[in-house]
Amino acid sequence: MQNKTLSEPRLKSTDCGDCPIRHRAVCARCETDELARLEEMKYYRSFEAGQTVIWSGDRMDFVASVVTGIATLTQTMEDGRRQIVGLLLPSDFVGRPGRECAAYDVTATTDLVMCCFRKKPFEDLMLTTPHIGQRLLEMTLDELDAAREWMLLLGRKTAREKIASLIAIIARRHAALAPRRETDAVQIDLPLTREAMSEYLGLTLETVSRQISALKRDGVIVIKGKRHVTIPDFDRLLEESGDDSDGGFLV
Amino acid sequence: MQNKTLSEPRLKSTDCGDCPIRHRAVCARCETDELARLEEMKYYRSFEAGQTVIWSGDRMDFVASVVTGIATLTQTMEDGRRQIVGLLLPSDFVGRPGRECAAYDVTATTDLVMCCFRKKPFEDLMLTTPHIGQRLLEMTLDELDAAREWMLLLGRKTAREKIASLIAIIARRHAALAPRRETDAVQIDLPLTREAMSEYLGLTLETVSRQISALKRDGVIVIKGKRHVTIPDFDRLLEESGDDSDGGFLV
DNA sequence: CGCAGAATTGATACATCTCAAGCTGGGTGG
DNA sequence: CCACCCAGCTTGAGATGTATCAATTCTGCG
Repeated sequence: MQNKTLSEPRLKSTDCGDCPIRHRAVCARCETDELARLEEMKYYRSFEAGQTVIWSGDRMDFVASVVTGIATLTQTMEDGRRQIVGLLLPSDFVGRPGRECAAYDVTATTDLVMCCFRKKPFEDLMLTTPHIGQRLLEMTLDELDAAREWMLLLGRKTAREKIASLIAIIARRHAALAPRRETDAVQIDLPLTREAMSEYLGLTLETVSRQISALKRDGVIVIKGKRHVTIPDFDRLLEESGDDSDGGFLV
Repeated sequence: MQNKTLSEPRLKSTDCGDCPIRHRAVCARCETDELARLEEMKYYRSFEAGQTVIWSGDRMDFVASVVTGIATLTQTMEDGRRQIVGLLLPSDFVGRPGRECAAYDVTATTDLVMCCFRKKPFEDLMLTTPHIGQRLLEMTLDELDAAREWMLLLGRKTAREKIASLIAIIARRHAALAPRRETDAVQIDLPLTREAMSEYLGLTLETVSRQISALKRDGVIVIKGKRHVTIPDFDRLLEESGDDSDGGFLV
């Protein structure tokens, strides 16, 4: 579990120069003067694990970047069926310039810090400087690719393949942030409950639980506690996921 | 394969001023001078229904807009399972600036005309003029919303709801292009075979066929021939689709 | 220590898939 | 002009994967 030790603002500094996502977020390409203008319109907000950040339909007067922690985008049907349509990791962007209201529920699944920009000034800045729009386009295209990969998972993969794919994706993203020696077994903490996993994968939580047990029984993964997963053989996991074995990214 | 490109395009004119998608495509915001530069780098290609436009992994030396006709984006697993991850209608954009190779198969499902731009000049133009990038961002955000709506469909809807949703979406898009009197029953021609529908909806073609028959039996739709669909009561169809009944777009 | 939320496990139901057979309508050649 | 053909589609019967309903069993925490 992500510990909720800190009740104060969880950042050492609010200076963009010290920001952990400075080089990956929507501001990645900004020059010093652009950064200064962003700095004027920004403010931080913190949320505890489980809190709702935004309700679908809410009026949005800001857009934001995830600084630390993890959040989900969820869509809900009238009868309560829910589907997670996006996982927001540090540096991911929330909100849509030009849109009045939120289209999805945003929920913190771990403690979360967001860097928010007042919407109107942000939109104005986008008009006068190209770097933000360029970076946002790039990030949106990446998200679109991720969404399409998820469509393949939801439409065509078996429950077992879905679980293996989710673990592989979390492990890969984890590795991208904290690179490890090639030889070690990969270890991760699942940032989602079984229920959240089921909402992401289009399954029930019972099926998620059963398939995790099955992968464990078959030696594909090793579980310690509820959330800690060791992957002794990453290629084996990829085979189980149904994806191309050569872990190549999209070309 | 793509060598079968038809020699003569089926357009009356190759002048951007006469273009049917001039106001909706990636060039929508361009000024006359920008349009002139685009005109220099553009060329048309035509495809027959069923032809593959692009193979996943192909080197891409162009990006393009669909001018007339319909195409699909498809992702394929090693064992042959297929998922359509996008439907390309007139004005939709194909290709990703900055990317070398195609990520998906693109297939013409009807006769198709595309307006292609040589990639390098297009990328250069994007750097020097903001209007193309702005419009592309807007279009990409719309596609991302559509992809997320589809994730809900794939993950949570029943086969019957999936079919109803697909018909509703095609009808809505059709209505957007050719507005009709409110009182008339909506009529459309399905631009997809049963197999393509199954690949879009994450079903088998037999299930698609059975559910279409069921909706017909229940009077939700009226079928004439294989492709022609009449919708006597659009609200009824929306109920069956599981979506919010007030056909409101995303807010 | 004991409680509550989270997770596991079991038994059964059911939606969709799979395999198989037959239909339909538009095009073609005799 | 008709008979035939064949891709696309429909329908049927049975198999199967996942959902549903219902207990338990963990695990972390006050």
